[in-house]
Amino acid sequence: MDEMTESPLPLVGAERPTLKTIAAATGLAIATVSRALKDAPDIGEETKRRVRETALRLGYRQNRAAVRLRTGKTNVIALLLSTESDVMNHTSKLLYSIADALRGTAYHLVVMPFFRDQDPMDPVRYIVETESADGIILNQTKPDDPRIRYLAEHHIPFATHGRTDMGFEHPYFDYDNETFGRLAVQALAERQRRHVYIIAPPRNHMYARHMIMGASQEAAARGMRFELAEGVTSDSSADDIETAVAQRFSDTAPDAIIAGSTTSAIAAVAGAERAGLQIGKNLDVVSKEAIRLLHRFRKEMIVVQEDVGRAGSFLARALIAAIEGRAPDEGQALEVPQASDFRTGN
Amino acid sequence: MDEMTESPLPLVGAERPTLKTIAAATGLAIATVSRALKDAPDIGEETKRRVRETALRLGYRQNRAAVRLRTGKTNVIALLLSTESDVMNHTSKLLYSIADALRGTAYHLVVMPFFRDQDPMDPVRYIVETESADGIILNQTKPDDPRIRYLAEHHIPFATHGRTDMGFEHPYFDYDNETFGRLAVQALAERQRRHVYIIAPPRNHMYARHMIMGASQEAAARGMRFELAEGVTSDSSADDIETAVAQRFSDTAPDAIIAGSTTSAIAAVAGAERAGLQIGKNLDVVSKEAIRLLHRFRKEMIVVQEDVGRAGSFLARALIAAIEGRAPDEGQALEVPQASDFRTGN
DNA sequence: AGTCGATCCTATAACGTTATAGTTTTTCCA
DNA sequence: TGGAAAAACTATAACGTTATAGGATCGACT
Repeated sequence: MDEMTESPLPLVGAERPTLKTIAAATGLAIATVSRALKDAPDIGEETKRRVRETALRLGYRQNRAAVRLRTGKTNVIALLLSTESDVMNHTSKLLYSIADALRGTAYHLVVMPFFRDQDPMDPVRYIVETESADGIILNQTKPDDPRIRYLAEHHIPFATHGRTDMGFEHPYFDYDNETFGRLAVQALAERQRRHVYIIAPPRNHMYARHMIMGASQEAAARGMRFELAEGVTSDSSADDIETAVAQRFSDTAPDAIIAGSTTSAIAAVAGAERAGLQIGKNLDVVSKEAIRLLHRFRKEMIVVQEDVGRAGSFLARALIAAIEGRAPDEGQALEVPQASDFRTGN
Repeated sequence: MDEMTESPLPLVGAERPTLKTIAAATGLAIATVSRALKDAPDIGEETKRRVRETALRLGYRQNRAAVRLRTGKTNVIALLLSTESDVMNHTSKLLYSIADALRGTAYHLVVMPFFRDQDPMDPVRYIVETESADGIILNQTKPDDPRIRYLAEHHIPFATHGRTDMGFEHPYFDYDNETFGRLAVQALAERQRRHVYIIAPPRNHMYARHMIMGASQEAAARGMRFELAEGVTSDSSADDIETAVAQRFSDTAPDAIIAGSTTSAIAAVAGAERAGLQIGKNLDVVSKEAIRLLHRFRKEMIVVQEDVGRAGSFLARALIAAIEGRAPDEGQALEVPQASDFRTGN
């Protein structure tokens, strides 16, 4: 353990070149070098060429701290991740797609999860107060989301995964959970199911409202029974969901389940099977998922894919456009599922 | 879409206070305020109190860019994430646990995934050349890992998820895959299985070697057949794994499978079942997983849990200790599975 | 009384960059 | 040929912090 503190190999070091180094090497002023590197119009072509060549040769890299101090620009995108959300690769997919979209740009990705015991406002306030990011991506939006109000008030560019309902526009990417709910009920109706049991996300989330609204309206229109799971949401632990479903389904059971995520779907199926039901026989189950998995679990399940990767890269692009004051190609997008996307594994 | 660019709500703004502001408010010199806030021994107690009180009242927050420029300290921990690794919450668990361990410290978490088309050295070189992090956590170590050699040469503190084999010590956290392999074979032997088929990680990874070594030695000691999956690894796509297993098992099939991860296990089981095998009857399957899921998939599976959360917080603590020149409580740790951890869902 | 040593505080420079105003050189035209 | 304008470059200050060397004040010891 001792070798760990001292270094195992010799230092190769050499000082990191700065604008000063290049200025000395080319005989130009520091300011000229700076302007040449950013292709300012009042620098001669030949000079620019020489500066660029020298910079490359010396391995010059901008000192981000100095730029940040001088300009106030951080080149940081903060991703606020809710750790409460039901993940199953949702999180890593989102992360990877944002990081991928950031490749080749000047932006770095700082991840700030917030935890159960934390006020969701904490990371937001921190970023605003310390000016530690140029823009923020946040997920798990609520209809009236104090984080978003705060960001808007402080003119911090942001983009959300999920819509809000607060009377002003902002960049977002959302999955159309209302349509998901409608089409899920429709798929179940086509299989002659009459009583839908839905495990929705926590009610104070925007996407829960959409999903419940879509499903309940469609069920009503078709004269089907609609029942919201009691005591559990799609964010509950798998054990809790399994237990709740097992109990509820040992009674006069519903004949259909809608789940909003991979883990809740698996737990619900386990619960229903424990109560003696069988998918495809006296039960059908609809879920969406971020990775293809559920059909290997039970091929009779009706599953639709949610393209989280598209969400991530869209949000990254929209946010950078907002930061740089450019008009985004599109600032808002909705991923709308089609009836034909709801498939079994057969 | 137009409202999006201009701001929906009025700016509240007020300038951010600096040391200068506090100096003016207290009548002290900027340097004194700076030293008072860091509790330097040559500042009077009463003065310190006054400065702290004023700082709090004005809502002072250090400007990180200035500190970074002046001291060279970034307060950034970079997490290099391999996107090739089989995830299933492995990634998000690791991420969350690191972020959680960083709470209350001065460190931020910058995530840099690297992608298939990228040289794994790229992010490492970038960080070293731009001095953009105080320390680095990396996963997916190789026996002789050029990233680690480079970091050691440049004296950048780092900690790895997984061991290496390069002749010098460094902080790491590793899961003992050799013991996993041994115990997996043992569990299969107890169920009278005689022919083990193993879907290992890509061979150039450290943990693949360990797993294969442990399993093959134990199999040899017990006179069991040992067969390495051909053409697929645990990082292959689920479809590829399922197909490969289905083909191999339609022949004179092995009677046991060892998989290193949730997704590969699910795909392998799907393939074996397609070939007509049945878990618990003429087949047993061992896997490990980062979240409890596989027993809901097939309760007959033999599963052991890998505590990725412990890995993350250990790595964060060890790395910060290294950065700050402190001796870590422990700098290296191995999570060793026990025979009793291998359980079915019954 | 003089000096020494604490104790507490301050002035200054520097980190690397960029914005601004200004200076020199060249070009062009009447 | 004189002068103005355009082109190309430079000097300087500033962003907010910290390290360093140094200054003032006071009590204590000889």
